[in-house]
Amino acid sequence: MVAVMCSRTSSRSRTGRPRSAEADAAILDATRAALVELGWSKLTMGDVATRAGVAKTTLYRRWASKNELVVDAVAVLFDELELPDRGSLAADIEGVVRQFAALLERPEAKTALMAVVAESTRDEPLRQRIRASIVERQKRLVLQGRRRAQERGELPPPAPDSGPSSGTDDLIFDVVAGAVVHRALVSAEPVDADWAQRFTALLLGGLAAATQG
Amino acid sequence: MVAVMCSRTSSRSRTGRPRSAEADAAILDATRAALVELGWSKLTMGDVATRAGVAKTTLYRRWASKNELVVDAVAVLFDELELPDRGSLAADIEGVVRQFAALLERPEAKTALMAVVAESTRDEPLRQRIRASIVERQKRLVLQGRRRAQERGELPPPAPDSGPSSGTDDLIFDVVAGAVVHRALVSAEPVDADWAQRFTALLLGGLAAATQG
DNA sequence: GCCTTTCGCTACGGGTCGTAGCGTAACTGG
DNA sequence: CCAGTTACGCTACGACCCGTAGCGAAAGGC
Repeated sequence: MVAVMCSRTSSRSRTGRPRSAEADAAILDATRAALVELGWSKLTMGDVATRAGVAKTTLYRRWASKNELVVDAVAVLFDELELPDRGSLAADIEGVVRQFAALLERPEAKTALMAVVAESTRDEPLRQRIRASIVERQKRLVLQGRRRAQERGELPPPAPDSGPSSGTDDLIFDVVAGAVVHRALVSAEPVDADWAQRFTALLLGGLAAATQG
Repeated sequence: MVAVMCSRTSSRSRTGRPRSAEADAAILDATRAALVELGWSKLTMGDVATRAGVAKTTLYRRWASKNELVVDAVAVLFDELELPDRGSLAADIEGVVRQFAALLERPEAKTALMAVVAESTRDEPLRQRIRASIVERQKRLVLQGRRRAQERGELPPPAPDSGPSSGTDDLIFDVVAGAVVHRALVSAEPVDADWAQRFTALLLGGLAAATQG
């Protein structure tokens, strides 16, 4: 899922020496370790190769640039994100906020996420890669939470002609993810229980007003 | 205000050749131009110096790193941000959202903002510089809008023992700025009139619920 | 065993970094 | 007007990283 290598499944060669899966894992681990120690700007391809115990050329055979490598290395962190049923929409929102905040406290995620997004403003393929590997993974939580709230009756049922996603889902996603990221990285203040509660109250109030009005 | 050089006003030397103010302006202009053409990652100090018509050493005499230079170059863009009285809290919010979005459409702001924030996660002095030059400038709009809404009676008056800023102001700020940035840079979809209206409705609903509940 | 592909390794030209050193220009105080 | 001080443009430099090429060896499929 994470590695976007199409070697095995697609029409790639079935003969010759196969690529080492251990090398992949070692490289991604080394990338995260280097991000923790050095941060984005001082991370070099040669250093990652040395840490992973592979040759620099091996690295370039799989990832064309530092950007793509770091996206793949950080994407696995987002696999941890889940949305256990906490019984109410409020609890679900608060849970996902705190979970996302905990992820952003990890130095490798902190330094890498903003950097690759910055790069993606001038690199459309990279933006697609980020969207597929990271953003869509988060967005699913919003859809899941909304569906669950509708089953509970906390939100009105979906319009019959609406697809699986809607503009409102996009709005909620940008508000939740954006607010948490901004709080954690720009304001650089903790996303603690108090903040999560107040944010959830604000968002729930907005949702209630929207469904009633 | 933008340039944080303490040469003139403070206890800096009053003798010797003064620093060229024209050079400052030329360097910051060249930095923005280079950001537009090259983006953050391909911007080099030598290139900026050549564009500005100054020596590279002159650049290093004033800014220790690319990070600080870019922060100062981009900070002036935020001087444009204003909050004209549009008659209602809803219109004020919608206005500031669209104004901030217009700023983020400029390629030099787009590529630079996320990059310096990413760097600031491992560089506390840089974070302070960003806060002073950029973040505080935005936050003032929130305080001003809140005060104006209270004068209109759209929001309850401030508690007598509260200072000029509160935790709620911080929350609103993170929600507004975070949502707009996330929409524009991560989701990479336009912050058009429709989105601004829907976002404003959501936020206003949350505020109303908070003041009533 | 033969073919294909990956691997580790070395080496390379090209580019950027940040600094040092020099002579010159600009401004100040005596 | 002149000495002192600081900024400036210019050149040169070692250090580092980039991304690639070329090699022989290793690891699989047929």
